[in-house]
Amino acid sequence: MGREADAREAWSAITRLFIGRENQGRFPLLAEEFGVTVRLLHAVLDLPPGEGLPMRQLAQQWYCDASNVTAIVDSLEDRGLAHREPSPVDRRVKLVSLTDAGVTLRNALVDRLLTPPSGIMGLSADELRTLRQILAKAVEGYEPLG
Amino acid sequence: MGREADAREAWSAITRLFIGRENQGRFPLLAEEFGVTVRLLHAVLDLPPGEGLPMRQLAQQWYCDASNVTAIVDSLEDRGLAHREPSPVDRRVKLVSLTDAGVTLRNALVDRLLTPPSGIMGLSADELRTLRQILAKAVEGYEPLG
DNA sequence: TATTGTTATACTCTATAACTATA
DNA sequence: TATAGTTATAGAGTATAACAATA
Repeated sequence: MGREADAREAWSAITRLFIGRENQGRFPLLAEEFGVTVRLLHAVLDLPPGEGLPMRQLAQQWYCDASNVTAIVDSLEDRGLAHREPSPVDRRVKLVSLTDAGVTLRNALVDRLLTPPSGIMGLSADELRTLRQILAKAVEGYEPLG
Repeated sequence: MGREADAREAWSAITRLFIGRENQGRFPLLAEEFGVTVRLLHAVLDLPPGEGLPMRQLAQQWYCDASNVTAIVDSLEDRGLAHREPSPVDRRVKLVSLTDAGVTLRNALVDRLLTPPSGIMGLSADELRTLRQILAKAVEGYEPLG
C-alpha cells in the first residue's frame, strides 16, 4: 500500500530483529562475560567517550530518578570505569565521563554488539549494500555508537 | 567494504535507531500510560496470543530465574492479563497464556510500538518500499509481533 | 532420581523525601 | 528562591536454596 504502510512494516521488522531472542540475549551474556551488571553495561554504552555528561541529563535519558544516577555512577567509579568532576561553569553540576578503562570496555562491548544477527547475515551482498545505504540516511542526526 | 562491512554498518544503524532516546523512551512512557510496570509490559509482548507457554521456557527466554517468572505471572494474573493452566501432557508444567484483556492490551501496545521513529519517517517512498522488502526477507523465521 | 514450579529469604535496584551546596 | 546532587529509607525486582508435586 502506501508510504505509511511501508514505513510501519519496515519498522516492525527492525523491532523483531532487535527484540528477538538472539539479540536480546546478548546483553545479559555480555554483562556476565565482562563482569558487570546489565545496568552498568547500558550506562557505559550511553556515556560518549571523551565527553562529560551532567548527571541530571543522564537521569532524563535513562528515565530514572537522580538518586539512582548517583548509585550507578558510584558503581562505575568503584570499578574505575568513570569519574565525576564539577562543571567549570556551574559547580552544582557534576560531569560524568568514562575513564580509559571505561572507554576500553565500551569499545569491546560495541564491537560485540555490532555483530549482525543471523537474519541480517542471511541477506545477499546486493541487499546488504542497499540496506546499509538507506539506513545510513535514516540515522543521520542520531548519536553515534562505535 | 565488502559484504561483512555492509552487514555491520546496516546493523549498527538498526541498533542506533532502536536504542536511541526516541525509541527507548517509549517503553516507560507506554507502561505508565497503560498502568503497568515495564517488566509486565515486556512480559505481555512476549506472550503470543492464543498460545500457552511453559513457565520454564519463559525463564530461559527472559534470562531470569524460574522463581522470578512465578512472581511475574502472579502479577499478570492479579491484573487479569494472563492465566496458568496445567499442561495436558505433563502436569508438572504450567502453561501461561494471555486472557482476552491481555490480548487487548498487547494489541494496543504493539500498535503504538510499531509507529516508526523520525529517522524512518524521513525516508522517501522509494526507500521505504525497498527497506520493507529487504527487511521482510531478514525476519523470515523470526517470531511475529503484531 | 530428575524436573517443574513454588516458597522463604536475602540482595540489588529504584523511587520518594529530606538535606547540602551552589546559583 | 530554585536547582544539582546526595543520603536515608522503603518498596519493587531478582537470585539462591529448600520444598512439593509429578514424571
